[in-house]
Amino acid sequence: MGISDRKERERQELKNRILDAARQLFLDKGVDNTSIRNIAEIIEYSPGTIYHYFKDKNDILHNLHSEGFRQLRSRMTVLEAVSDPIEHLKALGRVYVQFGLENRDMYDLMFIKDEPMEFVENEEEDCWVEGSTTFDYLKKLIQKCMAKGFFPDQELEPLSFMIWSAVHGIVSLYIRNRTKILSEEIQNSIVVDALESFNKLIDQQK
Amino acid sequence: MGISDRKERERQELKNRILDAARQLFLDKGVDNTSIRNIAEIIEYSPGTIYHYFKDKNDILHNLHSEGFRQLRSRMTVLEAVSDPIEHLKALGRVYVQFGLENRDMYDLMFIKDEPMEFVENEEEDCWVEGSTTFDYLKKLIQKCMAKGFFPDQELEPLSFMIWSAVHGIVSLYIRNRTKILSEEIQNSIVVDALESFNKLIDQQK
DNA sequence: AAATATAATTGAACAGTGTTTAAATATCCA
DNA sequence: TGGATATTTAAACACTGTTCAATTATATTT
Repeated sequence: MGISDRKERERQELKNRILDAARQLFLDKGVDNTSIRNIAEIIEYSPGTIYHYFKDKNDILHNLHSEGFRQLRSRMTVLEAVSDPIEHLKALGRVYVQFGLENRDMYDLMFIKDEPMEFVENEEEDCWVEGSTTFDYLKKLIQKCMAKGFFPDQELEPLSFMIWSAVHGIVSLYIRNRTKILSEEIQNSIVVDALESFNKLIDQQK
Repeated sequence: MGISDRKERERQELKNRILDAARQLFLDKGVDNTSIRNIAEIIEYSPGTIYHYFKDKNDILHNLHSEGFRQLRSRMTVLEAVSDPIEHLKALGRVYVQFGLENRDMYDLMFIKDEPMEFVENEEEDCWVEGSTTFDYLKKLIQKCMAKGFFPDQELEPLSFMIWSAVHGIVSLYIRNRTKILSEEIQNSIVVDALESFNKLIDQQK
């Protein structure tokens, strides 16, 4: 059936146009200032049409959030050349932080905003694949570090979550404007400096 | 002038009633589901009245956020009995995490939500007093730890921000539902376990 | 006590939000 | 060409934060 093939293709095309419009809008106005009507205007369809391609707004935001994870993961895989696991781990933190600094809104959507998680919750499976995959990657790396004698007397799962938390904490306090406690000069470099401070902690863990 | 005294008192009273209503509403429906009209209904005034007592909604949320800081600080000061600075620091983390677990919405308002910071930004001074005071407290404590030989080769400011970040990261990933990556059994204890994992890191820093 | 000035309160309006749905239009197949 | 199917739309619903002219209440002065 060539016709239904084409129809499916056209469907996917419009779906992508909606996502493109959404991405474009929320990159230059922010997620909170992007409405369904705004998106509809760009793709030159009525607002109602969007609901035939996405369940709701959270569905759209969840799609963009997944896109962010693909971007992040492609940055992460570059580091696979680093053979020493502990150097790998420290570099991973730098890549993660860099991603957050360069893509504030995307990071916000991926790790802070409620909407994508609300969408996940309403799915039948109710599991956060993007997060799980990325976290598993981190866990395996930390396991390698432990195998080399790092992090004695630690349990893999809490340790991994803690390391993720530490780096996320730095980025999220920055993104959500809690670095106002610092003088302006320091504010600009605090994210990177705090990460290096954490990396120093790690160096002492053998 | 007794009359203007009484008027000022009445003004303050209504201001408090507005805050009480707001607190009540957002504690059992969440901040995002609390509208000015909801608050107005509880205090039995029209929505417009609220704007004669608060600049805008952010003003109200900022007031509640300050209240949260008073609560947190009163929990923190209890620990002043702990004489060993490193034990003090570890206990402070526990108190902080406990506060977050027991007051999710309040923590969210204090350290994650944009609104209170947006209010601070529009103030003439543009400084986050609540955050600064609390951070200074942490910094002084960490300075004592350093004086005892802990955290060698670290700089006070980035180190302090990093330690705050680590603990905040744990709580905020939990509050914003990013612990879905873990099995349900682990989810319940991960926050406390991750904190203890971080405390183990600290123990190695001498 | 009456008139005026000040303060407090209101209701309606504005411009937006996400979402649903009945009706209209377009496309496809027999 | 007629009927089934899919797509698109406009309008409506029930909200949101905020502003503002008009009203009501209180206080001060004549």
